[in-house]
Amino acid sequence: MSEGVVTETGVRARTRRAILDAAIETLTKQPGATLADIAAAANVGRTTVHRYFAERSDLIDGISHDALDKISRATERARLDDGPVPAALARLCQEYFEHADVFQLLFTMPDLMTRPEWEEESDDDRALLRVIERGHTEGSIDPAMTKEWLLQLLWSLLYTAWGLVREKTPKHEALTLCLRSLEKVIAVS
Amino acid sequence: MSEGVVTETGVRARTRRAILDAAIETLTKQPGATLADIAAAANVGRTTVHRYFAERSDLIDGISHDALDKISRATERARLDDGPVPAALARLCQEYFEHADVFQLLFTMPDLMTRPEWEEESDDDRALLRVIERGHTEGSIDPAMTKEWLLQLLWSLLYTAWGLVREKTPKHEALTLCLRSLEKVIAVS
DNA sequence: TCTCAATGGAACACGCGTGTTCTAAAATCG
DNA sequence: CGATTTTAGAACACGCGTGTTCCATTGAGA
Repeated sequence: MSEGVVTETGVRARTRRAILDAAIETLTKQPGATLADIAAAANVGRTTVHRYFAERSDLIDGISHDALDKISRATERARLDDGPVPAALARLCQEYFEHADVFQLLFTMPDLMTRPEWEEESDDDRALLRVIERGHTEGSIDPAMTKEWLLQLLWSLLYTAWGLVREKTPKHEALTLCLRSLEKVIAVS
Repeated sequence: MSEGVVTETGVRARTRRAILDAAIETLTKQPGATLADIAAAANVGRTTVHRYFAERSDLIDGISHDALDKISRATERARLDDGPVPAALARLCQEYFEHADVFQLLFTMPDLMTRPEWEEESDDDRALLRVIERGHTEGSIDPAMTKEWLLQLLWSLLYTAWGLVREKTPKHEALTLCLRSLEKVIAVS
C-alpha cells in the first residue's frame, strides 16, 4: 500500500487513463454523452467511473487538465524559438495534428477553454505569440496578418484538416494542405 | 379566419420568428439550453413555444430549415457564376459574414448538418464547387488547393473571423483579414 | 364594443441522468 | 494459496427538463 497519492502507478493509473481516453473519444462524437455511455466505452462499470471522478464536473476537470498537458508537451516539442519562423510554425502544426482527439474535443466543447486553468495567456499561447512577433520583426510574416488572427487561424486550419480526414482524405494529404495554406497566408506579398 | 396554412402572416408569423430567433441566439451561446431558457429569451411563455413547436425536435427542425433558407438566399445574392472567380468568392464571404448567427449555430450544433434536409450536395454546395472548378480551369485558383479543402476552408475562415469579432475586433477588420487570407490561399504561386 | 384567437402561468406526470449505497465476484499482490 | 484491493451490478432517491392540460387574461380584428 501507499506509495503516496503522487505516482498512482499500476492498476489505478491504467483504469484512470482508460476512462479519460474513453471520455475524450465519446464526448467528441457526442457532447451530451451520458456517464453510462462513457463507462461503456471504457469497458468499465458506471460506479467505477464515480470511484475515480466523484462528480461529472470532476471528470471534465480531468479531461481539461489532460488536454492542457498534451498541448503543452506538443508545444515544447515544436521548439518554436529555434530556426526560421515559417518552419517553426510548420513544426507546431505537425505536432498538434497528431493530437486530433484533444483538439477535436476542444472544438465540440468550447466551455473547456473558459475554465480557470485555461486562463488566457497560457505558456503555450505566449510562446506562439512570441514566434509570430518574431516573424513580424524579421519580415518572414505578412504584417497585415495580425497575431490575434494567426493565433486563431492556426487552430482553424487544423480543424479543417481533421474535417477532411473524417471524410476519408488521407492524413498526410490533409496535413499538406494545412501546411501549404498556412505558408501562403503568412507569406509576405 | 383562414387564409390557408401557407402564409401565416400577422401575429402568429411574428411570434414564430421571435421564438426562432431567440432559439438560434440562445442555442449558439449554450447548446444545451432549456426550452424555458429559449422561451425567456423570446419573451414568451414556455407553453407558447410548445404551441408553435410541439416537441423540441420540431423546434430544431424549424431552426434547420431557417438556416438552410438563409444560406440559400445568401448564396444566390453572391451570384457566384458572374465575373472573376476570386471576386465571386469574396462576395460569398461577405454575404455569409452577415449571417453570423446562423453559421455560429452550425458550428456549435454540427448535428444540424447531418439531417436529411442537409443531404450532402445541396444546391449551394454545388454552386460553390462549380465556381471553384471554374477557378481551377481558368487558372485563377491554385490547383494544389483541392475543392474539398477550399469548401471547408471558406467556412473555417468565416468561423475564425467571427471568433475575432467576439473578442472585440471591429467587424470590418475581421472581414478584411478573412478576405485577404482567402485571397492569398487561392492565389497561384 | 363584442368576439375569438393568442397568450401566460400553474400544476401535473413522466422519463432520464445523476450520485449514493450495498453486496458479491474478480483481480492483484505478497 | 490467502488477504486485500478493485470491480460490476442492482437498487434507490433526487433533481430537472419535457410534454400536457386547464384556466384566466390579454390583445387584435370585425
